[in-house]
Amino acid sequence: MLQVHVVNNGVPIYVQIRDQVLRAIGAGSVRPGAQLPTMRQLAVDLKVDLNTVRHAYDELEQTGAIVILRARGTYVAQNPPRMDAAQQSQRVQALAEQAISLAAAAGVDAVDVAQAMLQLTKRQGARR
Amino acid sequence: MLQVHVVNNGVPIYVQIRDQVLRAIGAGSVRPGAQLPTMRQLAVDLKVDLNTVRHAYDELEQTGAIVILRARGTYVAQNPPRMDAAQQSQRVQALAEQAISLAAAAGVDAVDVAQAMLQLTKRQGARR
DNA sequence: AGGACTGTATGCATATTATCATACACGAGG
DNA sequence: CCTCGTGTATGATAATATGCATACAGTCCT
Repeated sequence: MLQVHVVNNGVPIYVQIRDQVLRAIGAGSVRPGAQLPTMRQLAVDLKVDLNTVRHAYDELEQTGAIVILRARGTYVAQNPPRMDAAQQSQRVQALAEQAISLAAAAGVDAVDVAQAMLQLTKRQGARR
Repeated sequence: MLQVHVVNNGVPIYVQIRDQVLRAIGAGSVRPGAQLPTMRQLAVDLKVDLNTVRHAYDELEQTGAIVILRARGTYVAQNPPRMDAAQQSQRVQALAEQAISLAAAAGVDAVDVAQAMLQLTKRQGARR
């Protein structure tokens, strides 16, 4: 079950939706082929405009994370764009360094963050 | 050393600055009384408008996190609003989720990123 | 055929975000 | 006094985000 909620933080609503869906997909809590909430449904649930949800979904489709089928609904993409091994590990390294940098900037132990990431992915993976 | 990054994520720049400074203060990586980068300095560093930095600093002052002294600079407040343990772990959680989100956006397994982070920090020595 | 549910599209209004440019005001120190 | 480095302020402009209303168009089911 995809649980999205929005807050008035100054972060644009469509960004909150986009990132939460992205995170759910990346963590495996929604699987490829699974149907996402319809734009209207999500708009009603979040008390948000239809176009705002559309904005989020559009960006998700452009990154290949989801597939939008007219009149049928939106679904998690079957094969999220993958890279070859070299690019993959290079990307992993870059992301790891970026995350460490972010943690340092926040005055947080990167180890704690890494462990929290493992916990999160495990927890969300177990709920499938 | 306060290190602020801004990224073109859809998240407003002033929000990114505000939150990163807030986290740095709450985590104690910048201490009460310490001088923050001047608005102009930060604006130049981030290649961002002076008013944008001001927006971030203004909100920080309104929450009591920093003190702005005209013609003298900006400083971390003596008694900044403190984060309790719950908020602390919430911050770690938020960073972890952000990292997972980044990994998802890159089509990379978050677990791999977490492992890479642990490797990197181990190599650099424990950061606690 | 027709209804119900989907995504798609538009126009209008408003608020927010961000940049650029140009000042003014205050404090410290030479 | 003067200059330099601060924060403060304003106006113009553009892009973005959001909401509201109103449709249109394709798919599925009965």
